[in-house]
Amino acid sequence: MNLLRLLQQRFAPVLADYADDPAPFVAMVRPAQDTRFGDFQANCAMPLAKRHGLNPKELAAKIAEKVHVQDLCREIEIAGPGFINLTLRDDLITTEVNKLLQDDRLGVEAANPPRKIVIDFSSPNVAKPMHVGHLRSSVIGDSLCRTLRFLGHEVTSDNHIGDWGTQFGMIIYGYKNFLDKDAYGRHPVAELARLYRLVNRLSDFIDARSGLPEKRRELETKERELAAAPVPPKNSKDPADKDAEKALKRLRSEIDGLKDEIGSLSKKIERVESNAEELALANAHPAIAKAAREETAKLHAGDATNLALWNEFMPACLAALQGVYDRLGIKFDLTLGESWFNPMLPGVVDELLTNGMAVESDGAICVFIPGFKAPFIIRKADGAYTYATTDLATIRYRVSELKADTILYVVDTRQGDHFELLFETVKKWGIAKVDLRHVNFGTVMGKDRRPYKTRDGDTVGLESLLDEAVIEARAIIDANEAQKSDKGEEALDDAARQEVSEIIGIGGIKYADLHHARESDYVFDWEKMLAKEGDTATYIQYAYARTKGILRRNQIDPQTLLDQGARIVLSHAAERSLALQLLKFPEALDSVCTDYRPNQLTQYVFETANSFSTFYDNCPIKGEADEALRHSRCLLAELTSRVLKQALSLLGIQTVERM
RNA sequence: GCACCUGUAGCUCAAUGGAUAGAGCAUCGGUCUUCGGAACCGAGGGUUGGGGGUUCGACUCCCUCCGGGUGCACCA
Repeated sequence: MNLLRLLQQRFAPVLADYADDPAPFVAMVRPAQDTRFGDFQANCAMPLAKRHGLNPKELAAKIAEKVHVQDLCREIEIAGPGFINLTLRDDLITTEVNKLLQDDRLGVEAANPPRKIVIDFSSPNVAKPMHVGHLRSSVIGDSLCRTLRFLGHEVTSDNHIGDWGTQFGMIIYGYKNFLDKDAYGRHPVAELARLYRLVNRLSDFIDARSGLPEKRRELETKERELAAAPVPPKNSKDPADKDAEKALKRLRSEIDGLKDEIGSLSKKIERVESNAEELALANAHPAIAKAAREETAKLHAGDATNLALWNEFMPACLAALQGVYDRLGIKFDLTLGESWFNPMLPGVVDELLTNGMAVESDGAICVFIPGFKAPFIIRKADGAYTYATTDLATIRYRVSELKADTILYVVDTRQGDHFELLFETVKKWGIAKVDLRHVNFGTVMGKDRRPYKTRDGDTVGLESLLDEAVIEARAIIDANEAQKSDKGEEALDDAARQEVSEIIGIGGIKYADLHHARESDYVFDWEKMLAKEGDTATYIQYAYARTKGILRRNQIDPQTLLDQGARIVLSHAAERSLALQLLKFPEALDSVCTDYRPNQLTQYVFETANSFSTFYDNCPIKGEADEALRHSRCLLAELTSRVLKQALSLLGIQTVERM
């Protein structure tokens, strides 16, 4: 039962008298923004009155009179310029919340008709360690996947891994030249990662060393330019002065950019120069970057040796990724990477050439989309295919083989241009009617407001991030256990504490990520993430543990109560608002899906935990003399427990009964 | 230069065109002889970057200026 939808259905026939298409006005029936306006409000009278030249308050009154909600609402009131405020009947809430106790789906109706949705997320490169940048895609994608699936859609999660890219050239080159056999025998993935980083570092070093003088000259030129530039008077209204001001500003920002670039090149040089062994390697392999690219080209051309190496590397690389996903609790239905689509690429290009969509330009094969300056390059001048080609082939596969009607790409917002071109190209191609969505998200920032990096300026490894979260969580739990040792129950043993730490630590990371609106950048802050108070996973997990504790310590089995015919009654405002909050679970899921925003669900979950805590404070069980009321409160706790657990699980966050 | 995103309380962030713009943190002040105080309740704090416009109504839509970010032909 979705209360909001029910009310909207009641308004629909009445509003149909005032508009040919009542849908947008029906949608103006919504949860009340403030409890003093009741439980729901209808805002449709004002625009409709405007349209018909009527008095909005009178129209509101007329609508209120006509709409059949007497069985649902105890009060229907006109307020302000023409708001219709609705307050639900307590007996309705009571009936519905008791139904929820018997409902495995907690009131959430299955989507009808279900859609076939492919969600493309995480998408790391194999053989390169995952880093903090993969976290958002993984966490948001997984949550959307769980939520849409729970709503009854046919969801396929697909990890479009980078398993055919240039990193393999580096690894193969490293393998052929710098392999530590013992290390490879002991831990192949770690050794491959080391080789990747080494080759990357060496070629960066060589590039930096040759490129640095040019950059320095450029900087000098710009600085001279800046020194020579006339400074216009401040706050001048003269357009010429304004232009000069702008030019100065641009020059300054170019100089800053160059300085940053030079700094990072210097760092790359320093890194290798400070290590005699690596410096020797670099000098011995001056053409390493080119050589690595050649190894990639050979692999793509089907070179037997390189292909054999690729086949040798892949299983271990995939297993390593799987290890991270196991820890994050993320499952993929498919892992179809670049290599899998590789054989389809020539066909895609041929087809687009044949149908005239693609043309040759500067040696590259491109699709030009009107309104876009940049071309969509589907084959480079050197004959290699690009990720554009792969993405096209992938869409065709998903549409024709997986029968997808919706494809979601949970990918960094910086790739927006690419997806616009991709989607336009697909539209023009006309292979199928499919809803393509770039579910974009912002960058993870450090406290310095720059992209999150380690102190040395490296990207932060994902696994070390998880480790740190778990260690911090463990410290909190140990401190807490020490404090509450006299509470009567046995203390958690070491194994239990470790398990709880894993759940709290990783839950904290996921929640912090999910509770931000996805498209804004967000600041990664350990303290806030694992804080015990406030809008955090810990607070909610704690509320959940209390729902369990209440039943455990009062030695109550909810099923037994239900079998005995106990039911929820509302005797206190806190009970009413908690019950209503629990009934709003389906609404929360709907609002997640309208724009693929998991933060709508974190908000719901926080409000629910909050509502429960208020109830917990005001409505004791232990001291309550009335047995029926005692039982009712136990059932309310039980129901809260189930809703919290389900909602958290849709966020990919686990719960514990004791913490 | 072009394009896209962004600017909300001291800080981190919310708010499908709706009422007096909300949370959390921080600050200050309350609550406990009862089920887990990792809690609850309350207060202060805002010209939603500036200025125009559309609208009965604007943080939200349009224009413009200012500030911040990102992306722009063969990386993904």
